Amino acid sequence: METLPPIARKFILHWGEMGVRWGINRTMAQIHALLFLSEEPLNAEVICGTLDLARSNVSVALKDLQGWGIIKLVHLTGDRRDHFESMKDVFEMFRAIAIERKRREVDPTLRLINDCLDDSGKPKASDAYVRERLESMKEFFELALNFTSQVERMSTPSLVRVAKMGDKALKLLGLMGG
Amino acid sequence: METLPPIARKFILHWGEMGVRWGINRTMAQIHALLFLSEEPLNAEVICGTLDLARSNVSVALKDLQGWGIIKLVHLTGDRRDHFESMKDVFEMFRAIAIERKRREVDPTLRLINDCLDDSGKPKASDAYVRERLESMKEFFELALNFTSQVERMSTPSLVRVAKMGDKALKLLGLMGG
DNA sequence: TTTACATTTCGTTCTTTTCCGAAATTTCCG
DNA sequence: CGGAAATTTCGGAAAAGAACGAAATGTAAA
Repeated sequence: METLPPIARKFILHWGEMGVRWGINRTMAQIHALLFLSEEPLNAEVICGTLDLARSNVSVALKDLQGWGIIKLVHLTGDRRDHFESMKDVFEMFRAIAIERKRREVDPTLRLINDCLDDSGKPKASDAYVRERLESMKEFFELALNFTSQVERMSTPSLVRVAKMGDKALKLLGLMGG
Repeated sequence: METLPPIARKFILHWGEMGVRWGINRTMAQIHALLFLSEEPLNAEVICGTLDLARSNVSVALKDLQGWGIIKLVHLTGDRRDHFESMKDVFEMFRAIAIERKRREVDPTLRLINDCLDDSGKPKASDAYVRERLESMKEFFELALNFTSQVERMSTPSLVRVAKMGDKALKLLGLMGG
């Protein structure tokens, strides 16, 4: 950590805290930040050394980060050790995270809501309100899901273009959607 | 908990787990789910009883949920105790959460990135790549921030309309944005 | 103002999660 | 194959976070 430029150190620490707030652990987020800021792929040894973590811990975190699809394993010629590099396009990176969170959390939630709604085979009167709330949540998730699946299909440059249009885009759609 | 319809119990439990995954604690998320599914506002006492939690714990969670702007305190005539009800419009609810997360996490991150970029007063050669990465992240966050601030200004019904257009909306914009 | 009820604060305990390090396994070069 | 290097697994220690409950504070009706 002391070997890093202060500017990098500061960011890595902050990124770690953000990780915690989003249900990712500190270590994983820090490793990700380190790789993101690193020009060359790093091996596990270097990561332990820099961030002062146990080797095993780093190993697990790297696996996990690969599962999120935001870092990938690369082999450097003449070096037996695995090296890792982060996605560098920030836009792509957040898109990958979003897709993965959808898969891990939104999809199961929608399934559960459907289960709840099916399950109550004999619709008791007391359930009426609960069912109504769940229906409305289901509707929301389905809409969101449908929308994001469209977004996934778009290329990053198109999305950036839309985002840059900002209010112009939304106004346009707001008017035409009527 | 045993007093609840099974359908509600199931959802509350799941919502609690989702909370954990998103950096919200289980208790808070469960209380939120309970209020969301409840037709009438509930008081703290009832919440403890139903979810089997300590009174103090519930008190803190309720404060916290109010801070997120997704539940609010209401007074029932003839009852001295505070009662709480959840926002019921799911769309509005997630919008409130998004706005709050932006305020708590995205804004500070952007500030930190700016700090990093300013701080390194004497731009050392070794910082060059790090600065470049931070710049690109800054660009992304600014774009996202700008976009969401536009979204915040839109009415919920307009947003729903846009979302329902799905790919049609995006295609339209994708074509026009060129 | 008193008093009874309601809420919050705060230090402690308990649970969960993270992290470590030794041992086992895998990989791949000779 | 044999063996050195690298990685992963796994049980337990350490740290962090959540939840408790007693005491303090606040509140509003009498």
